[in-house]
Amino acid sequence: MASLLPAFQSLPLPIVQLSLAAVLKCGQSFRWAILDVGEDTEYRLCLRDRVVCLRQSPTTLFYRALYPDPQPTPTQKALRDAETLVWLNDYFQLDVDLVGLYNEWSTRDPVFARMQSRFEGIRILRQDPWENLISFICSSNNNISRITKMVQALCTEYSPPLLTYEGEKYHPFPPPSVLAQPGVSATLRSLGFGYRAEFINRTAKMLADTHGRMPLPNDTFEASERWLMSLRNSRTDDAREELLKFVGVGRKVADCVLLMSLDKKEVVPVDTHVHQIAVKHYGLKDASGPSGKKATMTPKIYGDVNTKLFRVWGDYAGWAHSVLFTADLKSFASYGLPAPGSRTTSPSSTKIAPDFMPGDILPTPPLTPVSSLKRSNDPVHCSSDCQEAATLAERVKRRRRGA
DNA sequence: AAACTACCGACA
DNA sequence: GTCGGTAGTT
Repeated sequence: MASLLPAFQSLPLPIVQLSLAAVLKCGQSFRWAILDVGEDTEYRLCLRDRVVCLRQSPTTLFYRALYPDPQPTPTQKALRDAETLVWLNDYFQLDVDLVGLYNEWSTRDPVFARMQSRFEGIRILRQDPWENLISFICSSNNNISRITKMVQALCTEYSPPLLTYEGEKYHPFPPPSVLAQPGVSATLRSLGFGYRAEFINRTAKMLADTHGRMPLPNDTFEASERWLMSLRNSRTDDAREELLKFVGVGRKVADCVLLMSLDKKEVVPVDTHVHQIAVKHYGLKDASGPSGKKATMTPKIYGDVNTKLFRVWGDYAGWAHSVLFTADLKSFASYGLPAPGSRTTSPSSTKIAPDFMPGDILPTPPLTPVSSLKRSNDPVHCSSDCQEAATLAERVKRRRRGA
């Protein structure tokens, strides 16, 4: 790496605060290119105006940006490199002390305490809401491997390459106005999107029609994208209600967007997999029938799981959930069982023997007061509303049908 | 309100 | 047949 060092800037950052290997392929973002570079791995993400490149050592994050022609002058480059650093801090939410959170969760939760050391550096990304929304509309009934291919295909089809580097073209994520065009759903279907093609086209059109499809002056984002970002300042329930208006967005997808791009750190998205974790490790009642059939996810079950995990982990429950979720993916992989949602080709997935076995049931720890953490002035999440929030999804959808 | 079905494609 | 959901219907 030493020979490449001049091209990279370095940022001191212990791996316990951020593990790129874990975070960038655990199903949060589906757009990072992962390259093997000798002994090392490089991660690249194409933004609207630059490609961000990352590498990591145990103590340091190395970063640089590629720019489209014309290449910036040395002065301009210095300025833009500074912007990249600002972006990194924002995207990885580096002002949030992950080690402090791990300690907090360990105090509250014996299950977490027993496995935390094996899964360090797993944090929630602060993603672009528009990209996040479309990506997770793709995620229904789907796995990480295929979602990644679909998102890649969508970018290649609908946005021109920003630049070419080492023979590889880098496409940004297309804006809403582009995906709102007629005919997009047919094209996406031909690209293998299935029934999600219509969801994406209709959601893009609805968003652009309702909140503006013009590019904002002096801005790389369109008006509707800025509107989505403004939901970061809304209360969780209000933001969720807005998201549920879109086609192809149910409770789970909405919660993923709330957690991963709208700053709603307490939100725990519940799928069948998370449900299983809650049953196996947190003593949630197993609603699956005596026939052993898998229980379908109902609003009630969703709310029960949500409430339980919020009580266990507290204000950053959504963040804790991602650690357990990622850990469980790897646990399954180590058993040689199909890892739910894992890439079919994951050469770098380390075989890790979990020190807890599926089936362990631990008592729920007593509810301890939430210690004051950073960003405590955010809109407050009302934990008692978890159950009601579960049925809210139904209400919103019903209202749309009736109207 | 809860339960059922269809949907696209990959996988066992 | 299963599955990292959602929409539409009863």
